Amino acid sequence: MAKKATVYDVARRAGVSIATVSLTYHHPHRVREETRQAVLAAADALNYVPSASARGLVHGRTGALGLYAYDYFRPEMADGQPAGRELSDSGVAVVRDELDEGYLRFPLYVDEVLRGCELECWQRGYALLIGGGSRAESAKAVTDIVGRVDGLAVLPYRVPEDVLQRISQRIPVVTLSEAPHRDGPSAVCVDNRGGMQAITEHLIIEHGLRDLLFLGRSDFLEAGERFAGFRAALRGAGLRVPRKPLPQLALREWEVTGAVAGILESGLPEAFVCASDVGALHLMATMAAHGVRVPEHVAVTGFDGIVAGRVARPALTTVRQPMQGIGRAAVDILVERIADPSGPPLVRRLPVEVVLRESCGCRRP
Amino acid sequence: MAKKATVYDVARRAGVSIATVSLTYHHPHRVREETRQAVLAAADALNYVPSASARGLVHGRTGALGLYAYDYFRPEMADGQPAGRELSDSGVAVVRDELDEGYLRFPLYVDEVLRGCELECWQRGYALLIGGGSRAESAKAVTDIVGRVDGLAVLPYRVPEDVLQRISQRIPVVTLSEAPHRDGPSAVCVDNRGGMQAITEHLIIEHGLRDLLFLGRSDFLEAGERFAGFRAALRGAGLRVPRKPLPQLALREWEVTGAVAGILESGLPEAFVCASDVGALHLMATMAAHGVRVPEHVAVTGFDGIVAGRVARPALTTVRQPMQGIGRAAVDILVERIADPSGPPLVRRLPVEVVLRESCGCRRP
DNA sequence: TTGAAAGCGCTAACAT
DNA sequence: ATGTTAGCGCTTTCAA
Repeated sequence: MAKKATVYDVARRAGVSIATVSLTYHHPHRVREETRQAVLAAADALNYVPSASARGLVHGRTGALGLYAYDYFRPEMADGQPAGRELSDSGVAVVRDELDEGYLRFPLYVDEVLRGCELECWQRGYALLIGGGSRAESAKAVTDIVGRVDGLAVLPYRVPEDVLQRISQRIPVVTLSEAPHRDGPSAVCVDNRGGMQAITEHLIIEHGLRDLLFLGRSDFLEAGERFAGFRAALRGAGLRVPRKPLPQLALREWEVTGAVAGILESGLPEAFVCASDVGALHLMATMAAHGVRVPEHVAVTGFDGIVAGRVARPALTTVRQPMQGIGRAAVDILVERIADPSGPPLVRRLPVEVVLRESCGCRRP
Repeated sequence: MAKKATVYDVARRAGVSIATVSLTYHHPHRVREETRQAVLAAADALNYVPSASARGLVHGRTGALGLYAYDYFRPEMADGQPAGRELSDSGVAVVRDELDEGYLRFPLYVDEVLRGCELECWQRGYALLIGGGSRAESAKAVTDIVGRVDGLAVLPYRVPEDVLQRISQRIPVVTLSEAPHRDGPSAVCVDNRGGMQAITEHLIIEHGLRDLLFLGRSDFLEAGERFAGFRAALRGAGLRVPRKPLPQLALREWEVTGAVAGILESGLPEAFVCASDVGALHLMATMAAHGVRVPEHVAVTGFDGIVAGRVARPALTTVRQPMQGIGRAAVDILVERIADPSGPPLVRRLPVEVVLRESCGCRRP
């Protein structure tokens, strides 16, 4: 690895001053064609790449945006191939794949949000820095990132309120899919309530169902909005409106098994309206194992629009969040606030879409 | 947005010199407890976050690693929610979801490789910079990144040879899932040949199949290795060994429809051995539309181990690449080469695993 | 234990 | 059209 060439090296080789080198890149027209060629040639020969650190120092901006993620997937989900393990010549292992819950979580919506951030960043000429760490050490990890970027997008509930508050004093911050806080930073969120209401109404009106059960949490903001949408739909149809989601089911999404078993015995509703796709998919898997068929015996709907729901059989009817759009909007907001740091927090609520597939009874496989 | 506090601000407020501020963070023990507290308090009050640019400039290292990706998913795949579009009060759209090929591509393996890079980076104390752009403008985009990172991982075929060559002169570079080049940079790849041979042998030996068709490309390195594995298995079983994959099928993976239709008429083989999961899933979808059942009428296998294959019905028997492991290994190599930049290129070939699911006939849904 | 000062690589204002 | 020079914020000798 040759020592990194700097402007000084390029200048010397081209027989000019460092200012001319800089000009050559940033104001080509202000430099004589001949000189320009010489500089470019020298740079090329030396493999010159300008240092982003130096540039950033001068401009007071790094040219990068940050996304704070991680911890969404537990470390145990690592696929068991530690970095160093090499191929043993002995051959190829053959394993029988038991379907665990992992597949429900992996290609989760973060990936698509991330993609949206990437695309928008690159389009805007920013680099994207992904940072993370456990929630516990997030203060430290987040600080590290903050020093490297001009703006930061934060996935839901990754960073404690107070830390968020602090950093948003220093650089623009936008929270994703998290209900906006009064006096909080900018935010991108979606129409949770409207989406849930619409999908519930679909079940009631199009499928004529009346005995609906809401499955999932309602104890944090997004989930609360969704449950509110469910209730609004029931109310609108003159049905009995529950105050809470089925209590036994208000567990962590992937732990509903036992509760569902109970329901299977005590009698099914006409439909399970789930607060998330992950929950819905898990529910369907559990019911399939008990011989309950969807949508023949009971309808099921989800919320989010993750890919797994689309590939599942029956394909999951759900409310799709514009995940890439969320990512793009976040970057959009950051760029705007970077341009005008003194402006007010920006809140963007994006529309959702009811996606009709098989699990509600709309089509058969 | 308050102006960003610097060491100078902190020093002034704490009544010490900037050197002491720096010491406080990097060599706490060399500073009197009392002074330390004062500095920390000042920093806290001022919301001080050290500038990574300045630090990077001093150390000649940025503390970030880069991953050059993008363009894997065509821009058209954006979900149609441009950044700016806000919620119209009119309500929630309801759409019927037609199964297109998009779902096959999205949560592709890049995401999991990316996750591997993330985890390993964070564990090693590096930030991860994701950069990208179309292959056409990759020289420019890649240069931008190179100036920002201490090492760069490059996804297959994203960057032209010569550009790769140039940047690897400046910082450590590792290519992913790309067959290592003589004199090329470091590389992480997998046992394509062995994996394909093993899965083919499974079909031959366990399921007693003899009429196998290889479906997919063989015209770039990875694909060539896979096809070689297929041939080796046939040869080992004393079966007729084709010189090429079925020619009509050697198209871009998601364009096999027409060719398959032809096969459906002219008679099915006992098994389709596909060069990729995406190809296999598309094949299965196409056949399902024609009433051909898997694995009853014909067995199908894939290669890669993407999540969609696991959720699909029938679940896809495949060769799983250790995708997270690939990402981790890449970072591992970079870190090693950063520590010793003059060392030789490192090549790591990771093992794969045959994953038995339903599409080969091993289990019934 | 603390401070003064040099310098990392670059940009941009100012001089020539 | 090109060169000189002063920082950008930080780390790190070297002195005190």
